[in-house]
Amino acid sequence: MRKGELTRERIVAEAAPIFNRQGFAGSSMQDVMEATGLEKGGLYRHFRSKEELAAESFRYALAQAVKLRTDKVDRSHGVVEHLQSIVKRFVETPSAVPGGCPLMNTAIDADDGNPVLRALVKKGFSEWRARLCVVIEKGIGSGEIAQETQPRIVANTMIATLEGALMMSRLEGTKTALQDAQTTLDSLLEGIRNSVNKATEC
Amino acid sequence: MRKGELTRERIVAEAAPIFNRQGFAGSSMQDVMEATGLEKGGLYRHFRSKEELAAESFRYALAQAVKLRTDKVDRSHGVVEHLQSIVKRFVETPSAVPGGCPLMNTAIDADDGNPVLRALVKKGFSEWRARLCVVIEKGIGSGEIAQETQPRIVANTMIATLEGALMMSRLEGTKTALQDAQTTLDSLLEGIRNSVNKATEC
DNA sequence: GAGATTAGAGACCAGATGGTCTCTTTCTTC
DNA sequence: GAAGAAAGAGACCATCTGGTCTCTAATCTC
Repeated sequence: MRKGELTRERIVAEAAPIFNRQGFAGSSMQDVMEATGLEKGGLYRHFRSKEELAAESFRYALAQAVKLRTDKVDRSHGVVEHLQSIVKRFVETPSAVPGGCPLMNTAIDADDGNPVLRALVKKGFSEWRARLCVVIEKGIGSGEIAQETQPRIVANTMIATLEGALMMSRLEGTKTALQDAQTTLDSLLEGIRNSVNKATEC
Repeated sequence: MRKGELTRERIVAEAAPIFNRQGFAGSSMQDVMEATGLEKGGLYRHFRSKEELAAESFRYALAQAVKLRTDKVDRSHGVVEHLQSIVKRFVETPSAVPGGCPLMNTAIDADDGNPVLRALVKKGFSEWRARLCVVIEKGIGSGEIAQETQPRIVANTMIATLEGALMMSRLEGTKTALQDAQTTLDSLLEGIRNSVNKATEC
């Protein structure tokens, strides 16, 4: 690997927390220069514009976050437990790149303009939802999850609740909101379990 | 009322959507000048700094949002129905000030710096949660809601889910996420109802 | 190790930024 | 309608913005 490629990766890794914390407009190339120790010429050799650097930084931050949230999640028990593990992981693991969830940050940051970032975020959410839907559908197929369950509704609720709670937790400096979300989601997931008892007990 | 006060209010009302859409760093005094038709001197006569104007704009946007979400919400039936009406209102009513929920926008925008805005947002969420808790506690008191219900958990979940879903809906340009959140929250609220049937049927 | 290629430094640029200050115009009050 | 007060215009300022360009230094290839 050439030296330039290495530097490029280093810039992205060091710019990611800046953009994630301060947003696109709130971050300047000067900030990136200070973080990387490079001069302007050094940065613009690797990126055509601030926007390109921000997009790369977002891609990096998102990849890190996805990795951290999906790596070695416990799949050894049932599908419901698997989903609960996903929730647990989100609640307990601090974000890979400082500044909170890059998806939410960038969604809010780019929802008025910046079509490039916007498209990337949209894709990020779609993939997340799709990943969850696959798990839920697997559960329906195997009979572990009630047949009438609508995967998209469950997936959207999980994502919305976790993201909203993370925002509140970060703002308030407490884990309370995240833990409350976990409590609710855990029992919601318990509720879609296709228990034979449940079906016959009344 | 003197002319100056009127102008000040007009500036705030016209600056609010700018800050709400573009964030603090992403909005410039030039933007506000263009929106209001005033020159720089006209603006700075009423506000000591951009930060002061942003804070006032946030206060205004939040007040509008709260008003829109609490005004004439249906209280004529039970407490559970009242909570469901609150959810319904949030899902169906577009934000008073263009650009989405000022609480979430500003929470994300100001979570790294800007202590003034941060404090205002924190207060906004606390008050929202408190308002919901009052309703839930009333339901527990009247026997409409199960005694073991923890008001804070329910309130935090409602807020987190609605805010998260709004963010996704705005990003995707569809109401789906919001409607999915409503479906889930409605049955969650149904689930905390202290039904006599439910308590004895099994 | 020579020659070619790549990486980076940093001066430079035009335009935008938040903010100030003075002067004129418009209100308000009597 | 005159005098005093309030409101607004707009020139001005230092600083910062993203971005370019040239020149030197380091690295890669043979």
